[in-house]
Formats: sequence, C-alpha cells, structure tokens
Amino acid sequence: MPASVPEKPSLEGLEEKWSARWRRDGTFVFDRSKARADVYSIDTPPPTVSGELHIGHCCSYTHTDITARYWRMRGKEVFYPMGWDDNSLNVVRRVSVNYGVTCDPHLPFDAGLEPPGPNTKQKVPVSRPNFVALCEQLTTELEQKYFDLWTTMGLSVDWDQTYTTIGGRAQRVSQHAFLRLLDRGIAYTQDAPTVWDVEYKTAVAQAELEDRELDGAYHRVAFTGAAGDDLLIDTTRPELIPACVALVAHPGDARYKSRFGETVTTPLFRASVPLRAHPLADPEKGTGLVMVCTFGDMTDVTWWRELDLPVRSVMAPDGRLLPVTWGAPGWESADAGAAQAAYDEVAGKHVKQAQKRMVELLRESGDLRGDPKPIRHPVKFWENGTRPLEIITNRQWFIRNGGRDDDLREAMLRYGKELRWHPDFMRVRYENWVNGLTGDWNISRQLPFGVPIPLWYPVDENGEVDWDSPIRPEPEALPVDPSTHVPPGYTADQRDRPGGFVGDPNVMDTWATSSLSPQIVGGWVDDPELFEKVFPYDLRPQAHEIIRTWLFYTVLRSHFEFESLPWSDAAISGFVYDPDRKKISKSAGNAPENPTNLLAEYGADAVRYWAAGGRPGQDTALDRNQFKIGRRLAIKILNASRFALQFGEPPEDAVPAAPLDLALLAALRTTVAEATAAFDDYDYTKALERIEPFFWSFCDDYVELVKQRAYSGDASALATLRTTLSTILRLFAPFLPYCTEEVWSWWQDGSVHRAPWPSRDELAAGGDGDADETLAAVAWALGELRRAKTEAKRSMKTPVVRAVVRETAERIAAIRSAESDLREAGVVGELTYEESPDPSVTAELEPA
RNA sequence: GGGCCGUUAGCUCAGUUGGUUAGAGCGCUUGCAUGACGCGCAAGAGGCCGGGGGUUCGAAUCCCUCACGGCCCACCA
Repeated sequence: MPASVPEKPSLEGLEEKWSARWRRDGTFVFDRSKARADVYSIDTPPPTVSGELHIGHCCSYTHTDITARYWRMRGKEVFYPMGWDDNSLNVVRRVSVNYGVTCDPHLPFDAGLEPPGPNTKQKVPVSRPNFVALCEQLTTELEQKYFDLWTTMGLSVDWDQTYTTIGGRAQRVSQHAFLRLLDRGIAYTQDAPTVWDVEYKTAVAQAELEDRELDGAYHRVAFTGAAGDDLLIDTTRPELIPACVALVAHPGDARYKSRFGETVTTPLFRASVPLRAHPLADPEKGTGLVMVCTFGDMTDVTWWRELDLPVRSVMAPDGRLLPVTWGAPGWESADAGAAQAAYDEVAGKHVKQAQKRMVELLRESGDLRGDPKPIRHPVKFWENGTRPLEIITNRQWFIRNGGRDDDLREAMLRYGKELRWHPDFMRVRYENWVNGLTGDWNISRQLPFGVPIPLWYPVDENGEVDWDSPIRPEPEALPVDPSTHVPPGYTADQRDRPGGFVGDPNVMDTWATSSLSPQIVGGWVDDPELFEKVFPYDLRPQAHEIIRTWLFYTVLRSHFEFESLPWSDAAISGFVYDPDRKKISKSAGNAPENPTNLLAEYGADAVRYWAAGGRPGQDTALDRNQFKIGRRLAIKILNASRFALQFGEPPEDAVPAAPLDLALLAALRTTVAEATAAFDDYDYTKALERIEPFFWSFCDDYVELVKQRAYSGDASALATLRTTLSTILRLFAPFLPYCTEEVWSWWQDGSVHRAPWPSRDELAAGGDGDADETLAAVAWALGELRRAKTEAKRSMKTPVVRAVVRETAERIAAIRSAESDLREAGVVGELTYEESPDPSVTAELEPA
C-alpha cells in the first residue's frame, strides 16, 4: 500500500486542508492566455452582503460549482467569478446602523470623516461618496464571512475575479453604459405618471411591484348628472374624489349608452367631469360606472392617456394630500368656496386619515349611499416597501425595454427563444413577462444611496433648470457623483445658482447596475482583452423569482451593447423548503438548519451531495437524511479506495483480461457515457444517479468477487481496480471535491479537479462494448448464495458444500466465465449448472 | 382571471420513445464479526403510481376532467 494511504481514513479536516491547498496552488485561477473557444465562463449571481447566507444559497451555488468543476475537467478554462451585491436597501440599513450615519446627498464629501459607530442615538448625516465608502468598508468585512462559507462549501471560484455592485468599477461601468444609451436616445427623461413609494419617496419600476392582499371597502358615492339625477359609482378610494377627472362606463353598457359625453358634477367639490366610454370599464363591477382619478391605479393612467384627460393631482410624494386652491385654473368648481371648505378637511392628511374624513363628509352631505362594503383586495406594493404605492407625476429617467416598442419586444422574445433554459419551462416566465410589459423601464430612484445618474443641468439667469440639456461628464472622469463633483466648464460655487448648474438628484435602480454584471466582472470598460475571452458567457445561474428583473434586464442591456445574448445557457434554481414545506428564508439564520451547523455536523461533501439531488428549477426538501447518506458515501469512497490501493502497483504491462474485469469496465464505460451526456444537458442530478449505483455495485459485488485474485496479486484484477478507482474518483469529483481530492492525493500527482473527465476511450482496454451480462449474472448468483446464508442465519463466510445454478444457457456461460471468482466469493465447494427458464440457485451449506 | 410546475412505498426521489410480477436510498424487520469500511455487510417486509373518465391488445407513462400543493403573471374601480 502506498505510504500515503492512512490506516484509518476520515473526513475530518479535509475542508480546511484542501481549500487552503487549492488556494495556495491557484488550482482554480483563470488562465487568461487561453483562447475563447477553450473558455467556459459563468456570470455568477452576487449574493447580497447585508444578511446571512442560508442553506438555500448553499444549494444553488453548489449546483453552479458542480457545473464549473465538470467543465474544468472537460478541459475548459473556467471563468468562475464571485460578486457581492452591496447596492441595496438592506445594505443601506446595515451601514446606517453599523456606523451611525445617514446618507444626505446635499452634503459635500468629507475626506476625514470619522463615523460615530453603532449604538449612536443621533445618526450623523454624511455625503453620498462618504456613505458609499462606508458601504464598501462594511462589505469588505462581511465578505470575509461569505468567503469562509463559500470556501468551506468548496466552491471552485477564482477569488481574483470578484466584483461588487456599488464599488468604483461597477459605478464606472454603470454610468458609462447609461451615457451610451443616452447618446442613442435609448435612455430618455420624461415627466409622466410614475409608480411611487410614499415611504421611501421614490419611483419604482414595474418589475419591482408585487401584490399584497389588503382590507378595503367599496363606497357607493353619488355624482350628479346633467339633469340633476344621481349617478352612482363604487370606489375604494373616496379620498381621491377631488382628483376625479372623468366617469367611465363600458361603450356597450345600456344604462349609460345614451349619456356618453354628458357633463357630470362631482360630490362635495362640484367639479365638472365628462362621462366617457371605454372598453376597460367592466359592466359587471359595482354600478358599471367608474370614477377616473389622477391617479388611483394603473387603469386610471390608461384612461387618462387614452381619453386625453387633464391631470388634477392631489397626492404629495410623502403620501399626504397636497394643498389645493379650488377655483384656480385646473380646479374649477361650481362652488369653489364649498369645495375649498371640504378639501381643507383632508388637505395635509395621510391617505388613510384623509379617507376616513372624506367618508364622514360624504355621509354628512348625503352623497355616500349605504354603508361601505368591506372587501379584501390585492394592492400594489414595492417589493421593498411597507405602504401601498401611489401614482404621482414627475420627471424620471427611462430605458426602452419593449413595453412601448413592438420591434424591441419582438427582439426580446427572440432572445428568450434562443437562450437555452434549464429547465426549459422557465422560458415561459420570461415570455409572460415580456408580453406583459406596459411601459419602459424607469431606472431613476429618488433614494440617497446608489449609483448616481451622471449628469448635471444648466440653470438659466432666472433660476430655471433646463432639464432637456444635460451636461455630461468627461468619459475619463467616471464614476462621478453630481451631488459633489462639478461638471466640466463650471466651478463649485455655481452649484444651484442662477447661471450655474444643478446635479441630477437621482440614482439608478440597482438593477440598472447589476444587469451589467457580465460587463462589470468581464472588464468591458477597463480590460477589453479579458472581456473578449469571456463574453458572451456560457452560463447564467440564478433564481427564478428574478427572471423579470436580473435576467430580463441583462438580456436587454446585452442587446443594446452587443446585439447578442449575454450567455448561451441559463440555469434557474428552485428554492429549498424545510421539513414543514415552507420556504427557507433569511430569518432561519439561527435555526439548526443554518449552513455552518450543517457543514460542521455532516461535512461539505455531504451537504453538496444533498444539494446535487436538486435538479435545475426544482424545489428541494431540506432533508437531514440526505446529508447522512452523502456523508456515508464520502466515507465509503475513502474506504473503498483504501481497499483498492492496498495491493500495490500492478505490473507495468498489466491489462484487464479476466472476463469479470472486462465486464466491470464495460459497465463503467456505460456509466461514463451516461453521466457525460447528463452533464452536457446540465442535469448533474441524473449524472449522479448513474454514478452512485455503479459505485455501490462495484463495492458490493465486484470487490467481493475479485478479492481473492486481488490478494494473490492477479495483474488483471489490480489493473482493473486502479483503472476503475481513477475513473470513479473523477466521476465523483464535481460532487464530492474533498474526499475525491484526498484519495487522489494518496496515489496521483496534481489535483483531481484538473484531471481530465473520464471518457469511453480511455477505458477501451479489453473491448469497447457496453455493459454485458457477465457482471449482472455473476452478481445475481452471488446474491442467491448470500440469501441462502442469510435465511439460514449463517455468516457470509459459511462454506457452501454443493451449489446448483439453474439458468438459461447464455447466462450459465456468462457465470462460468467468472466461475472461480464466484466460488471464492461464495466459498463454494461443488458447483454445477442446469439449464432452466426459471432461474434459481440451490445451496447446501456446511452444517453449523 | 391567464399560465407554469408538481402529486409514485412512512420519508427523499428515479421511472428513457406506453410493453411481462413498479425501482433506489433512508427508515423499519431479521440476521452476520468476512483480512477496506459496524458511519459496515446480507436478506426481508412495505405502493389500486392524487381521484374520475377515455384511447389501446396493453397506461405511472398518451388525451380529457376534477382535487390538492406550490410558483409566475394580470387593468384588482
């Protein structure tokens, strides 16, 4: 036995030992001298660095790592970076708490800033560049934690290739790309109705909306027709009656057909609004008559646009009702005094209070008919927000996305078809999304933190800002922060002055930067040579819930810049659910299921084994049983390898020759072929499902059958054991990197993870056919002998005095070819055969 | 409201283009100290393949329908 084979192999300590060695040896460092055709590149998702990584992360990142390791062994130079997403609200909160600061873009940069630290009662406002610097500082600290976990998990990431989403490089790429789109008119600014979060006081994009069920009520309210009659509507938003600009009914609705075009008067405010027809009005709902406000929901926006209605806005950015002067232009009323008196009751109030007061007023005036009917209905929220969204009108930046452009939409759908999805059905989600786009992508956010829109605007002598003539930064100045940097041709004291300039106050949607992840990590702006080696990428692994954001936007940006897909394949992971069938979330951070505990208890190979059971797109159960099985498998590999290696080197000229050995290699060839095909189809789970049974059958049947020959130094047996072991280790290496590397080191040079993936060709010694009957037939006969012993409750080494094998002629021939192996393994004395269509074995055991 | 995925032994999952008595591992039961492994080895029990229709000589596999679980999308007054 090689001296390096331990007496008692163990999994303990393998993670530390080998992850350190891989790092030291640069085993996974990307070699950029390789040609593009020899590169396999991955657009790794950057986990957000604000919280804890949970077992779900471990699962999906393992999937990617298994894939990366496979392609590396296939001879590809794998570009496998890691990112940190620090451009998020979660990070803002954490930075704020950790350093005791808030971000105030109006402040100048302070080079000597000393943040007060945690537990500060009064948070200190700091400039945006200072805040970003603190963010990078925190990220650096948290990165270590993430790095440790990923390293223990055995991710074969090249740690020289990392990126963040708020750091200097990301900002430079993000601003550079924005300016390019601005040049081409693909990015544009517009004053328009915007989905608005009143808590954060920022616009948000369609892709970041979600519905939440909320309590509400239908209020039946009377409007007054031209003839002084009642026109009843149902509304859940009575506080928006002052913002009402029309009533709408379905064009075919007999109740209102004759009255389209009529002027109607609103209750309390006595404003004149038209009664109009539009097919989106549903005759089945309420009274069939709807109040159109600017703006209560997205349908209002549609009606407002398509019916060419005026704007009468009452919503302030903070969710309170704006002050309004009734009787002024745009606020005409038949009784301005009464209107003002009513409105003053609600002005300045938050939506909820305003609604309450408005209902009281309507009740007093007699315009509310009956009691409000409570309902539960879906309401739109920003996914990061806690209060319902409003729609207000203001200036925003947009990027075209196909929502208002059929050609672009078609192009985006074509990319969806071209992309190889794993699993394929995830394509449907993408198509649903693209087909459902209702407008362009609003990329501007009115948040203090983020990548700034890199523009300034001139201010004329009257103090008016010319929003349509943005001042651009010099390309080499990027990244810039217009809140502290001064535009070309101006001086700092001209900021916010007549004749001077203003900085664009907005930052970009975080997706506007992360959608450039291939460009950021690949060196699009600052390392074109690298970019040429990795783009378009081979793989985008990601979660299904961000198909509409990250995936879609990345395809969009790639289309604009390169007119190509950013990657050929997308692997969409499912989520992990706990034993109660609930989705594992971050809050489970300290649960027993946290990754650190599980890794300590079962080892990385075991956790990876469990993860490997989750196919792309399929949800995975957190099942400790699978960890246990994975651990046993890893231990078994150590022990089986020890066995196979204990006989020393086979002779130089040894080749597999014995029928049983050839049969084993034939079965192995089949296994290799099937596993390879599965891997090529991104079905690592299926690959494992082929490899694992082969390995167990190798241990339980072949090894038992070959033992005697192995102990006596039979060259064919020894050669077969070594060849098979080498192959098995390489097949398992992507899944179980630690135990396979450990065994590899006992008898091979270099890393198993840089060894070539097994092929049929290298197993061609003694034939190149597929699995034949020999192994199965002999294993069956051995099993029958074992059964006889088990049923007699005797030990497996109990001698069989006489055995009769009844089988078909063909199978008897197969068994005979390995008869001596069978006799040794079964401890059989006299062995005879009978042809029979009804297979059986009779065994006469030595008396106890 | 539209769409997608799933429903196979107690548990976690396989079941290729429909083909003889439906598979694996774990768990369970019963045994076994055999010179790699007792974190081992051997054997055994255990399924009307979610329900109901249909196509077929034959269906877990194809079609229809329903139920349940989960997810995505939606203009939700």
